[in-house]
Order: sequence, then structure tokens, then C-alpha cells
Amino acid sequence: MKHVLLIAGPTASGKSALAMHLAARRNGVIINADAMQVYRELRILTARPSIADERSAAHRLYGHVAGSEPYSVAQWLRDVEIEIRAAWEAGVLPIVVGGTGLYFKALEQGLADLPPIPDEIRQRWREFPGDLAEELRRRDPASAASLKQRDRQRLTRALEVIDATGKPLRHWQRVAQSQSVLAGVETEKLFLSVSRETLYGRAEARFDRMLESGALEEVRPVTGYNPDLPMMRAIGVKELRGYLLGESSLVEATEAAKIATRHYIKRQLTWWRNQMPDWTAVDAANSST
RNA sequence: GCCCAGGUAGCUCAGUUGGUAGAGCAGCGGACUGAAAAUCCGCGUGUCGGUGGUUCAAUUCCGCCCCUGGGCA
Repeated sequence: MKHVLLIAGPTASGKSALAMHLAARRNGVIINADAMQVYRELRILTARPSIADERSAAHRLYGHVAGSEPYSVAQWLRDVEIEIRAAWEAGVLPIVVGGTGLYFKALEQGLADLPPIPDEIRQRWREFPGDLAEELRRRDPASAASLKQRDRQRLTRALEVIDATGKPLRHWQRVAQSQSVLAGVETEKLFLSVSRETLYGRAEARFDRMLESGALEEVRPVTGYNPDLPMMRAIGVKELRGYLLGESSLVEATEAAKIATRHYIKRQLTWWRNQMPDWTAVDAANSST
């Protein structure tokens, strides 16, 4: 019977270490489910497994995307499916580990199978100078009604879909749901549980360590990249870039990055608490699964 | 020691011509289908530094005291 292990948890909860431990113990391959650890340029800031870690256990989908390229759930889903199947083929256990809720949700439930949106159309809506909410109300009132006025990202998405395909996003989501690779597969889902206080403390100490290990030198070469690229949204990148560009002090940038990390942890906890209620919470201290 | 400016939410501050107060940030809760480390939504009682006085009523006016900055000595 096919088997897969999913490991998630807020940032700094110890996912990677647990994954390594279990990979060794259960003959597994570690597959990334973190939206930022896919980018080649950012090993330090995204807390990607070290080269030594990668040598001691098989790791997939880490740093395999150039930061100049946008990546997305859909691409990731294609990539993981290939890796999961390859693992089964090779007779090893796929261990999917990461902190991106949307990625796990897509993996578990499948994703609407809709046609690619041409770049010109994407670009047009991202740069649309007018009132996105008003525009969407005209073209796709049903979607508009379900979105908040100021939610630029989702309004833009709904607009590009109706514009490129002539059909509302909701139509595609309802009608063209793809089947999950995990259908009929025995799936263990573990969510690392660590107190928020501990998490905040660890994440802040970790950011200081990132700076000591060269986070600034990692950001320097990408300061000129388009800030809209997904990679540029990684926590710490925009803050340190601001510092490198002389827009803030290092102390301010550091504080801002730490705050952003706390906010992120909070969102991860909310996501799993409410979107993924069937995951098993495991205490990081005695995780001997 | 004297003079000036302050002491109001965890932080930075606004405000009340006297009727016990509100923003931003932080924090907390929530949403989430191709940018998700993203993008959004919601939540504001705190001896208004202390203590006396005036007043129907003081955080607000007056006195004294304490604390913090700055200036003069």
C-alpha cells in the first residue's frame, strides 16, 4: 500500500530536524513544502536545510527555482506529484515537510484545473490603475461579492481569470477540480506543536543568527530584482534590502523582520487550527513517531 | 538649587474650553484555491504620575510632592 508522511508546523518549530530523523529511521526522502525554500538564492534567510543536511539525507525541491522566476502552488503541485511518485517507484517513503498551508491544502484536496493565464493579462491587472473591486463587480459580480474591497491580490486573480478565460474563477474552482495524488493513499499528517512563546523566542534568535551567517550578503545580489517577485516577499528580504538601500537602519530592519516573523507564525497557527483540523498535533519534544 | 518641557493603553503620542479618553504600532482572534514567508478582515477600561484643594463633578483648574528630559548655575 502506498504511504506518505506530511510534516508541518510553524516556522522554527523543528520540522526539518524531525524530517531528517524520520527519513533516516523510515527510509524516506524529504520533499519541500515551503514556498520560499524553493528559491536558489536564499538558503540562509529561508532557513533551508544546510548542505551538510542535504548530504546526509535525500532532499527534493529545495532551491530548485531561480529567484528571478515566479513560482506558484500549481507548479509546486506538479513538482511534488512527480517527486512523490518517484519515491514510491523507488520504494522509499515520501516525507513532505514545510510550513505553507496552501501547498498542503492543494496537495490534499487537489487544485482547480484551469488554463494558464497569459503574462500580458496578468501584468495588465497587476498594474491596473483603477478600482479593482469596482472593475470586478462589473465583470464578475459573484466573485466580487465574496471578496473584500481592498484584497488586491485576490481581486487581481479573479480579474485575470475572467479576462483570460471568459469564465469566473468560481466556475473553474467548482467544475475543474483536479484529483489529489493522495487519493486512496495512506497519509500521516503531523503538525508540530510548540508554545508560541518558545516559537517567538527561537525565531528571533534565529534571525540574529541569520545575520551573523551572512544574510546581508545573500540579499545584496538580489536588491535590484523586481520587488514583486515572490522571492522578494520572503521575510527579511524586503527589510534587509531596505537597509542596504539606505532606507532604514539595521536595527530597524531587524526589528521589522522579527515582527513579520511573529505575524507569520500567528497566521500559520491560525491556518492549521482552522483549515486543517484533522492533522495530528505532536509535541516536538517527544516526537518518536 | 533654580528655570522650562513632559509624565495618558505594552510602545509612540493625541485629546478632554471640567461631565472618568482614542489613534498608529505591538498583541490577540479570523479569512484563505496559480504571489501564500503573500493578501486581507475584526478586537481599544487604561488607579490619564502621587496627594491635597476648588467644584454638583477633576485626567482636565490650583497647591505640594515624586519621576524623566533639556537649560542655567
